[in-house]
Amino acid sequence: MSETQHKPFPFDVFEKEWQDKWAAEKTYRTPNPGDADFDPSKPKYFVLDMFPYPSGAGLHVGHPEGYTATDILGRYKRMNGFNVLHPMGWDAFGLPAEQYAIKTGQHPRITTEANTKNFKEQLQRLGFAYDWDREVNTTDPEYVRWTQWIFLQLYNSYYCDDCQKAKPISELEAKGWTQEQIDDVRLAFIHEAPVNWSPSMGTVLANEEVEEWKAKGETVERRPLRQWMLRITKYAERLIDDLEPLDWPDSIKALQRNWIGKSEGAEVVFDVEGNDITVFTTRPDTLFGATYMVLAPEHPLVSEITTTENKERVEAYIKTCASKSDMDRGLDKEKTGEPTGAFAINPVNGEKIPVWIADYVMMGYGSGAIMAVPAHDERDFAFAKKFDLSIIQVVQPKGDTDWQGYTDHGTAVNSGFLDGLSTWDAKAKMIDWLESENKGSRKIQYKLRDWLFSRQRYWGEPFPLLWDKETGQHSALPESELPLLQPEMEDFKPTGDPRGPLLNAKDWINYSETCTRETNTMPQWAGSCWYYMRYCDPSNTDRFISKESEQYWGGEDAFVDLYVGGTEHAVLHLLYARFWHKVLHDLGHLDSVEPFKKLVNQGLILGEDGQKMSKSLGNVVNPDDVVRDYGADSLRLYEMFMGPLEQVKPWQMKGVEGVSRFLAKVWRLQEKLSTDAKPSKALLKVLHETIKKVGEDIEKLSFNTAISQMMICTKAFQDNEGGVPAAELTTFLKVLNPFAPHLTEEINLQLGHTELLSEQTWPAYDEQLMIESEATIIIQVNGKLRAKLIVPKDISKDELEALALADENVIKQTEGKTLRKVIVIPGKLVNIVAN
RNA sequence: GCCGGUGUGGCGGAAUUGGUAGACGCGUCCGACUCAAAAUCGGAUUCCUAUGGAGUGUGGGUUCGAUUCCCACCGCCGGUACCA
Repeated sequence: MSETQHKPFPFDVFEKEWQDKWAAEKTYRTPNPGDADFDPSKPKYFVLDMFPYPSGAGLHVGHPEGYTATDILGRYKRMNGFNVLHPMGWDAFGLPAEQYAIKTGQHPRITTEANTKNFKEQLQRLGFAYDWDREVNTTDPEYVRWTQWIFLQLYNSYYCDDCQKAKPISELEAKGWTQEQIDDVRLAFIHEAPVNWSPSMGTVLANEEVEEWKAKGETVERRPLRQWMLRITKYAERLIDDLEPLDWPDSIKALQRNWIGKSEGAEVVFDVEGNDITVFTTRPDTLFGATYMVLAPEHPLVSEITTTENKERVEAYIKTCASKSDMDRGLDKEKTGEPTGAFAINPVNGEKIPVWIADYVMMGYGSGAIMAVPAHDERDFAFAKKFDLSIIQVVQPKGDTDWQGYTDHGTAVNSGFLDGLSTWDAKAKMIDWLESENKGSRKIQYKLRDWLFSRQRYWGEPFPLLWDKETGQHSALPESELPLLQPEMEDFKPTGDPRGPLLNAKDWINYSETCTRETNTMPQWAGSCWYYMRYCDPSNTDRFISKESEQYWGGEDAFVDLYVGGTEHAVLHLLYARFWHKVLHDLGHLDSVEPFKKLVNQGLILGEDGQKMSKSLGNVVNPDDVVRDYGADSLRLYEMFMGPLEQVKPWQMKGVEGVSRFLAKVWRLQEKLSTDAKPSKALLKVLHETIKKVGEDIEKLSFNTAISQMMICTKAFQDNEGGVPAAELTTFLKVLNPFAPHLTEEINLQLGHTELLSEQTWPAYDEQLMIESEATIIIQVNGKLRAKLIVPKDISKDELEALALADENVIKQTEGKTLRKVIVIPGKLVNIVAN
């Protein structure tokens, strides 16, 4: 549609007017506990969108999908007497702004501010009922202050294994622990480990970022570096357990469980040339079948146990492995490895078994060492075949399955005291034996690793930490010195030094005679880990959230009532936020144990060609264009009408025209307005059905069916004899208001009402008006539809059966057949079985 | 491989506890209005060898009756992958 063309209703005029009015009058301001206009008798409803990264590209059509859904729900809840918190903010730290700054010399703060301004204008053009007074930006110094404060909470606590919660470090100091001992248990700690270092970008990358940047031509290598880590692994069990009561999609729960990766088994200690090497196994019942042992190439004892004859080859092998990332290791399934020349003693039978190193064993999982049971493990089997190692059966499969490479449960054989036991019992018995002999113990192992929390970037929160030049000891910056902002710098290009670009800010680094500052910065996740809480009390200068606000908005078990966003955050963001929330809970800063009670993932919107929208495919739909041509209400309505919120669905511009046509019909209802128009019974019936269905559908987030019902209702208005009755139209406008706020307010105003629709109560429906005196009964013969009867609603079963059997079509169909059975469901159907 | 999701007209999608398959919208076709067109309004629209028959990915099962419940497959989408 071109701009010169006739617009079916003047959205281009009134949408802007209403947006300006809402902004000027702060229509959607949400009062906080303590405010003069706060009403504590109202229940709260906190509905949250995943806040966007304000990229230079601006809003895409995926953003308004979730935002419209939460907006409709929020508006609906408000009309139903809830105190609704529906805020918006900016996840504004991030690599793109920094990369752009490096290229153009423009400071990332400038770029970020411009992008944020643009995003906000775009969102405001869509008429969302956000309380903009609560806007939050992760790069604001006042926000950074509390992100850093939370980091210090982690830094200053440890995980108490006995009470299963985080506790302050001060308790350990009181007990006389040494600095070194304390540093070993902090929830934020220093760790030297091989990480993904990108020389071309000058930063460390998370595992999941590696492929993405490599594809863009950046180089990435493995390199051992000293990094800040967060001890999320201590929370593994709770992160799994507390998932259970949450109202989240099963798929997301499964994804998180999978990511945490809990396995139950045992640790077994092997004697290797006088050293104790511990392995983890989920199958202690197969210990008699362990014919060799494998260490990860990075295992610390490799050099010690390797014999002189094998040294050269082993070292060469370690070198090749070091150059491969975990990802590359996975790609090459062909088994490789080298014997160390050393032997281990199998504790259960005293057998001498060879010790190998191979890259199919990872240092990062378990103890970096395994006992190999080639008969009953796929990988060990392949390895043993390739290197001609012995294979001993210790499990007898069920049925006549071949035991070689059989990995399932069965019966223990060739296993001494386990013989004849089921795998289940054999596991238990072996663990008992190991524990009694002091050669191992029951063990639960997780895939989850500690969180690599430091980045070598400029545009992120600096760590509020100091290093003593003399002792090399780190310590926390006093809280009074927060926020610690990055210094103004002209040049923050990567230096090649893994300490990051802040190293060049010489004055800034030098904190005092004796101390220098930490130069690493936090990852983008930091700000998004707790933003939902800041919305509740965005300008508090004493605390990240006041106790009062937390208790009103935060709820008892979980903080946010509904969280809507994309699946891309299914694991990391949601897991990290849950972790921080639990730490803050443990330390007594929060009542609730979980951040998000209900989670909904909106489905991706594809291009018209059914493919993912991308610049290169030229199938990107710009929401600004849609708003210009059809109006914000049409965009909102279309995105909700496309299909179920959670589903992946393709864009269809014709579909936008369809909903736009619907809104135009609603607009034209006022032309048919008539003071003496009376609503027909049919109109009243549909109207009340609509009130009921739309309300229920909004609660279920089933917006497409709600809209379809409103289309039916509009038709009923058009068909009402004598014109459109004003009172009923006003009721309908209230129902449509959460979906199309501009259009409905405008018509409402034209009807002469001065009160905003959005500030009124959701209409009640009258069941009486929906009841019909007659029912349409389906008449089936052998399950096939043969007739329909319109009968009084309260007709008896016998009468109905008689009527059905008397129907001429039924008689025709049953002619010459014997009547076997007649099923009568009153008010619904009659099925005649005959053959 | 494993985990999760999903499969319904030409298209997006509806369908309560098992009870009219295809609501609503798009597209298409026909008609009204118009000199004409757009817009608007009304009607039709699952398929077929059509007074009937078939039909919700495929094949079975339970049932008077299955898109819905059970079993076994197949396709597509997402996640994950040598995790011991």
